[in-house]
Amino acid sequence: MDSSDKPAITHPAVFQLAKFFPYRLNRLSATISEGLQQVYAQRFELSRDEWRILSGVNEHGRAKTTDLIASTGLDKMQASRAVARLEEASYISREADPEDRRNRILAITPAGRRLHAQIAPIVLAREAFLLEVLSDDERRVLDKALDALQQRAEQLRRQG
Amino acid sequence: MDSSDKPAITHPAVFQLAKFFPYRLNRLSATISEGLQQVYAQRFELSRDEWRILSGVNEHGRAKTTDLIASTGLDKMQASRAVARLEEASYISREADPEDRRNRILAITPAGRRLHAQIAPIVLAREAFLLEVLSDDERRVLDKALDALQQRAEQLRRQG
DNA sequence: TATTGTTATACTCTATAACTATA
DNA sequence: TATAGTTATAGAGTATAACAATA
Repeated sequence: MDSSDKPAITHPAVFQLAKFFPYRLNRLSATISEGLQQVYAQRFELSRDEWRILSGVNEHGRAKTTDLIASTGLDKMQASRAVARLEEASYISREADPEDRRNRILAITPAGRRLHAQIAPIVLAREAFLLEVLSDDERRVLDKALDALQQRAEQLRRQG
Repeated sequence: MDSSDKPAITHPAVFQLAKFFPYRLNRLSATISEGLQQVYAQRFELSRDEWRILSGVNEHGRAKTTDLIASTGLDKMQASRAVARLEEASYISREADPEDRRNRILAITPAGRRLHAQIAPIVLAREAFLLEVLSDDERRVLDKALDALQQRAEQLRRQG
C-alpha cells in the first residue's frame, strides 16, 4: 500500500474538472454503460431499463412492480413502461395479486429466462474483464467504497 | 487491509443486479449527479454541459472548442450548444482564431469567472464531504482504480 | 478532400402531474 | 384519504446527418 504523504484526490487553487471525483466517476460510468448498451441494446434489443427489470424478475422469481422499483433504481414510470414492453415481447407475465388487486405480480416467462441466460454471461464477462486490472485488495476497497459513497451521496441529495 | 480469502465482487449462480459493478457504479454516479444538479442547475441555472464548458474555459484561460471537447467528455454538438448558451449569457466570449479561421477561441468573461468562483467552492465542499468516509489509503486506491478502469472501459467500448 | 463548428430533424428520455382502480 | 400503477403532456436531451466556411 502506498504510504507517501501526498494525499489522493486533492485540488489546487484552480478548479480542474479532470480531477473532480464526480466528473471522473460519471465518465467511467458512462463509458461502461455505452459498452454494455452494445450488448443488451444492439444485440438483444433491450433498453437499460428493460434489462434491469428483466434481471429483477429473473432474480426474484415473482415480484410486485413496487419491489422492482426499489431494487432497480428506476422510478414508477420507467418501471411501468419497461414492464409493459417486456410483457408485450412475452419476456414477463403479469397477473393480479389476489390479496391486493392494485398490485400486479410479475413473473419471468421461459423466453425471458432464456434471454436473460444469454445476456448475463456476456455482461458478467465484461465486468470481469474490467475488474481484472485491480488486485483482490483493491477490489475489496472499491467494493466497500462504493457502498460508503452511495450512502453519503444519498444523504447529500436529500439535504439539497 | 482485509486479507480474508473471500474475494470481493464475485457472483453466485443467479445474476444479482445489486452486486453488478456497472449497476452500482451507475447508481452512485447518478445519485451524486442529482445532488450536484441542485447546485449548478437550480441555484445557478447552468446545465451540466454548461458547467463543464465553463470549468474548462476557466481552467485553460483561452481554448478552442476542440480542446474543450477533449477535456469535457462532451461531443461537438453538446459543446457547441453549451458554448452558445454561455456566450448568450455573457459568461464566455468567442473570437476568430487568426491562424485558422475555422476555430473559435473561447475566453471566460469577468462575469463567468465570478460565477465559476461562486460554484466551485460549493461543489468541492460536496466532493470533500463524500470522500470524508474514506481513509487516505482508500482514496488512493480509488483514485488509481478510476484511472485503470477508465482505460479498460474505453478498450471494451472500442472493441464492441 | 478533410476539418471546425453550426444547424436541422427526428427520436428518446425525463419530469410533472392527472387519472383509474383499488384500499 | 392514501396507494399501485397507468397515461398524457411537454420539455429536455440525444443521435444522425446535412451543411457552411475554411484548410
